Amino acid sequence: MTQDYSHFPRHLVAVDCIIFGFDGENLKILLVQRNFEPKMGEWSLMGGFIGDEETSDEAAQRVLNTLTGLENIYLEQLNSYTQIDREPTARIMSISYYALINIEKNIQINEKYSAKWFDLKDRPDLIFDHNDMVKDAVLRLRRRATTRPIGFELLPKKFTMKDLQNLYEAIFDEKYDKRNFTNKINALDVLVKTAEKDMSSSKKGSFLYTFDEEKYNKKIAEGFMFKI
Amino acid sequence: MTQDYSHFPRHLVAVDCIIFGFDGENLKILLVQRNFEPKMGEWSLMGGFIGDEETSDEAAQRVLNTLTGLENIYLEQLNSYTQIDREPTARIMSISYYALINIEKNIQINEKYSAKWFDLKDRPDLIFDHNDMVKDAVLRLRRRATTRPIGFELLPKKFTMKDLQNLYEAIFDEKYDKRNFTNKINALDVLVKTAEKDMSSSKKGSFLYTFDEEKYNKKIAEGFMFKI
DNA sequence: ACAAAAGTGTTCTCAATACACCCATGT
DNA sequence: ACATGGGTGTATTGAGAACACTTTTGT
Repeated sequence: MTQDYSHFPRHLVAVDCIIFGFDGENLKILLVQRNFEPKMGEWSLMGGFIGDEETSDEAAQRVLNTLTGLENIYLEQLNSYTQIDREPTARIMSISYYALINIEKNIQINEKYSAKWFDLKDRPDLIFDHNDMVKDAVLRLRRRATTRPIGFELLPKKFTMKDLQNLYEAIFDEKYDKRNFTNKINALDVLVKTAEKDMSSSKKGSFLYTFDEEKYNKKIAEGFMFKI
Repeated sequence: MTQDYSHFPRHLVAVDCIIFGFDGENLKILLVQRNFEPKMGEWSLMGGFIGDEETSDEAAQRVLNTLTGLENIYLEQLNSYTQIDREPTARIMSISYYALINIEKNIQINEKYSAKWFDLKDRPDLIFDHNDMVKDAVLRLRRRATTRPIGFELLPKKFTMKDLQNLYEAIFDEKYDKRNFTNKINALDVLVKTAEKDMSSSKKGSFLYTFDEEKYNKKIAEGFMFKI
């Protein structure tokens, strides 16, 4: 006897994306303004329903691509949210994803969605359980940032040590000692110091670094811990 | 205008439970033998579909209760698995949960499901993507075990220091030094040494401990890290 | 000359590790 | 008396944290 699925309940399942960016100073989040009821005009995460022919990962990539035009975004699945009344109009489950994108890439944000970057610490109240999703995503981001130098995805190709420190300070909402930070990063041995300097921030100028992708991937494969 | 959901696809969504136990020596997993096609007779995780009137958490509790008769089991949501062909007969999404249960509680395992405890390290091959689910669950269990003394759920009320060490060795698949382990556990200050001894393992007998639930909860609230 | 940010090393402290002997008891 | 597992403390090492002055250069 083979299972007959016809009378099992079926559900609407969406994905919602927590999109993080970094502007060199603060951690940012990309939010969209609802243009339909309910809660029209309020801010929310970008989301969409999972189709019959796509996985949740694919749906999240599609949703992000629709909004930003970017392909192959760094995405990680977070949690499922299945409260029955989490949306007022229908029972909709949602799988959340967090995305890391480099703000400097010239993103063509689709104007249809009235999207806007907010400082993570100064974001508006969101609809439904999206505030919870963001909180969970920040926790995951912090955890992830101790396992691998997340900066790869959030920083431009070339960046200063200060940028990197600012990023970690923004992620963990803490201040670090400049010397200890530099020492620890250098001990990791995944950065390459270029000959170039960024002259915009000071008279002296500060050296630009890039990630050594090969060393970086090797470290990850070996499983390293990156505690600041 | 309000959203009309009628032509969005709807999906079958299941929960699958990775049920861990501990017998004092080895980490165990409770598996069920399929009694329907496809893959009848093979071993799998216990699972079930999410109904219209329940959250995924509730569905997981229900599934576990059906199998073991236990209520209020320690459960934690893990991941969603949404590969389109993860089951051959229909597109079924699954949200995995891991459960920790104390094997000593006299569990009435529902015979309908031909369930059996296996050594985690010596378990049979599972159907579909259930092997992946178990692997992911073990990783999460390890992570969780560094955040809180998981033993609470997996050990009987009273246990010896050796039991606790065996548990951690089973979870991390490593051996620890007896003195260092004891020192570290005592430093945590969450155990109470009782006057009783377990005489079954040696002539001398070994003291039994219990968790100090109050101190334990206080520590968790303060957010402690428990690295062995 | 001075202001403003960049760059750089050492000391101290504490936690993690390694390690070996005596104890209590049933046989 | 001896065999078996239980129980205990110390010394060493290494990593993380605290900490301040010099350098460069545009104005």
